Amino acid sequence: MTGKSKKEELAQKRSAQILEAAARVFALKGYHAATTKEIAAEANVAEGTIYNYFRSKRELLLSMISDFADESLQLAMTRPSSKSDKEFLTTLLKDRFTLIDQNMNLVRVILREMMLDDNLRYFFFEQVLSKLSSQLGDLLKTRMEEGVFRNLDAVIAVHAMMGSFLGFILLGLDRKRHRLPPEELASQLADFFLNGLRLRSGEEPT
Amino acid sequence: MTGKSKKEELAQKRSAQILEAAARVFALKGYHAATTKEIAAEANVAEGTIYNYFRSKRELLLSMISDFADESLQLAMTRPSSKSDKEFLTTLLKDRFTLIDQNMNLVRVILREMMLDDNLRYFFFEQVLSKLSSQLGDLLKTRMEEGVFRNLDAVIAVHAMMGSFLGFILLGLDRKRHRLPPEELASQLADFFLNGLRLRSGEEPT
Amino acid sequence: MTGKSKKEELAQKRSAQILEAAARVFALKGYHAATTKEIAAEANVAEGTIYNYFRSKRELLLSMISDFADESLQLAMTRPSSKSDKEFLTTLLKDRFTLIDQNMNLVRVILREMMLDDNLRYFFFEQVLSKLSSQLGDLLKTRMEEGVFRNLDAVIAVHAMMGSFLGFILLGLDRKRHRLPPEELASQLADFFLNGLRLRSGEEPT
Amino acid sequence: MTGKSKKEELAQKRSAQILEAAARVFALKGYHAATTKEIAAEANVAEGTIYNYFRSKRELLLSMISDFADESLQLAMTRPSSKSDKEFLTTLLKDRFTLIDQNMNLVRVILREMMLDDNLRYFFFEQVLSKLSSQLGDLLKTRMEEGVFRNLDAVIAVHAMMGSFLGFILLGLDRKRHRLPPEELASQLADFFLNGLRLRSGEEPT
DNA sequence: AATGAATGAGCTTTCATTCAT
DNA sequence: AATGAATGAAAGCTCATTCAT
Repeated sequence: MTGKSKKEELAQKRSAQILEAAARVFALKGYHAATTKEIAAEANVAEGTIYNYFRSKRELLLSMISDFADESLQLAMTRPSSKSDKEFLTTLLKDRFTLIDQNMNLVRVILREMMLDDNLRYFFFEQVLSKLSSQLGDLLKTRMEEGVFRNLDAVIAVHAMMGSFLGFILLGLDRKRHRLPPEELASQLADFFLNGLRLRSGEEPT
Repeated sequence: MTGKSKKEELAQKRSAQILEAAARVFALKGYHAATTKEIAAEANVAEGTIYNYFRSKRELLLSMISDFADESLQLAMTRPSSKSDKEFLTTLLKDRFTLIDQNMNLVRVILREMMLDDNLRYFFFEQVLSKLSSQLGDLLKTRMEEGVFRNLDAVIAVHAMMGSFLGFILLGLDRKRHRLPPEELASQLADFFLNGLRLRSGEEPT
Repeated sequence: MTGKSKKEELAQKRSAQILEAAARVFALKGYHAATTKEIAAEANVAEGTIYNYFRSKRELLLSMISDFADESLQLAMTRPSSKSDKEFLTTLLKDRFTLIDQNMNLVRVILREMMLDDNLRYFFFEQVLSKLSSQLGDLLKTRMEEGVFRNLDAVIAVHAMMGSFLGFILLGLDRKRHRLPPEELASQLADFFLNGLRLRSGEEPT
Repeated sequence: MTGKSKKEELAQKRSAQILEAAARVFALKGYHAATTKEIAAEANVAEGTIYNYFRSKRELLLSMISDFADESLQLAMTRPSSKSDKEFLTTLLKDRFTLIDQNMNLVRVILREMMLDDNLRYFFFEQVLSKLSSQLGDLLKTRMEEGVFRNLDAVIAVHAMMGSFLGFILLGLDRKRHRLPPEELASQLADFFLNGLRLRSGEEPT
């Protein structure tokens, strides 16, 4: 049923090997500055071999992004079972931050190219971020209807949260910059989004 | 008394003319893909003329960024007189969003190159964003001490707000994407940050 | 046993093919005025191919010179077995003139660039000419000690001979200019150096 | 009678000012690498001004060389009154070496360009060196006929002396390289040419 | 299937020369 | 007469891609 012939397996392996090498080089130098020569060397493969598996240098990038999108979507499927809002939000954010953390190099590249390529940006926003967006949106809608959340402009609220998320990724681009562990970050962010800055009446200042 | 000679004026004009053309081409294609030939054509100038005013293509970019940073810093000087927190935050954000809006092409370019160039990113974060960051931080610290704001992790809160800000810029990259007017956006964001998502006791749901 | 693979042989051949083409173009136009486009055309190769074998146009020149220096040094090893002074000197000069003659194009280029590039001139004087210089110096010293040669300023004498040698190369730069065969030239020069202009007492005027 | 108007004088002065600046820059960088911008700066003149006095950068060089040739020819007119051969030769060489010494920068440039430009080389050999050559040739011929000099191949002997002369110029190219004063050099060379290396019978070894 | 030598379009940059002021 | 801003041709070099082996 699976039916992967040995050849196909080998091809898969070779393809992954090249893709990983490309990711490393892209991350280090950026898409434009990376050369196929370097990628080939990093993959321990001849330059021509790349073109047996990918039509062009650009396809190398697109293939990487596509793979990442798939992984991201898979994550979206397993939406957290809604316990408390705090837990829900925390888990949602934590999972994303973890995914990002584990694919930081790739994310670097994607972010860079997203800025340039309209199609790529559209793809990323719609295919990857929209799932997060809609999950946040659903939460907001439900809770507003239940009278638990204030009646805010949902679009703005979602974008603020998404943006905050994106911003943290941007700020985390530097390897050196101190970054919090995903769980901690997610928890604090969830609290911030839910409760805002202002002290609530009847709440302890500290 | 300031004594700008005609020549100096002309040089200034030419320089600006080239810089603006470069910004347009960079915005459209990105720094790397933009060619000096295109920039020259866009500026209605010979290719060589560019090099009478800028040492290299790279300097063209750096000059653009430096100008923007100056403008941004000037903005930072005129910090809003603190009336209510809401007004303070709204004004702070509105001014930034307006500046960004008016320099969208440039911001596009800067964001792109920031991803690639460590120095550029450092420069942008430290020179441009850190002012916003410290102003937000000051507000938080003061209000927390006064017992008006909750005792949050200030770093996370500031980064969340900054990130949200950055995120909105990213989301606004597309010309087509519907974007709210800066004042509206700033006001709603300020409210969101201050009050969070949850309904406050004694508050009307709607 | 030496084990030159086919690939290595081919690379060697290509390298030589490009080098020879470059020598021809350099000789005709000079290093500066020669273009990589021309060299490529002369070598029946694409322009990019040059850069698969040499890092830069400059390296093309340096490689040529280095090869010539090697050949020249090999010649220096086989110093003539000292029979009579006349024979010694004649052979010494003849071998050099022959080497020069066979590499006239290259010598043209080297002489030209030597004038401009201090490093190159130093290299040529020290690596190539100093061997000739020291061999002449040794001869002088020995013979002066034996009382066969007059007690001249050895430095001046050597430089006069070396200079004369260089001068003949310069004078021979033109293809059209009538040039004597190396043996003849060497023999007459040796005689001139040994005996000077003046008739010796007891010598026949003719 | 001379009738130099003030304007002509000024033009002459300006022309010389540019020429001298050009000589300095050419000497330092070589003809090719020297830029008109540099020359203009060195002459305290605008770039365009150069072209009011010289048709092209090349003409700047040719004009310099022509001036030098004139000076050289003037020298040739005042041939030394023939006392002894030694004195004659010494004076001849000394005058040339002095001229060269005083125009070393220019000579550097001429030598460089001579290598590249056939016309220039022809011009230099025929117009400048041929006078020296013919004067040496005349001496040889006369003395051979008188039976004072050996019956050598005059062409070779002259070329050897000329070449030696050229060689000393080449060797003197480096500013750092130790160079003898012209009188000393001329005297020793004259002795070398006249008497050769070999001790003459009845001569003291020392 | 893997190779890597060969390709050549296209890049940034330089600089002698022109010409309106 | 003097200027120097503007020009644009042409240079060296890079690198994604092809294809014969």
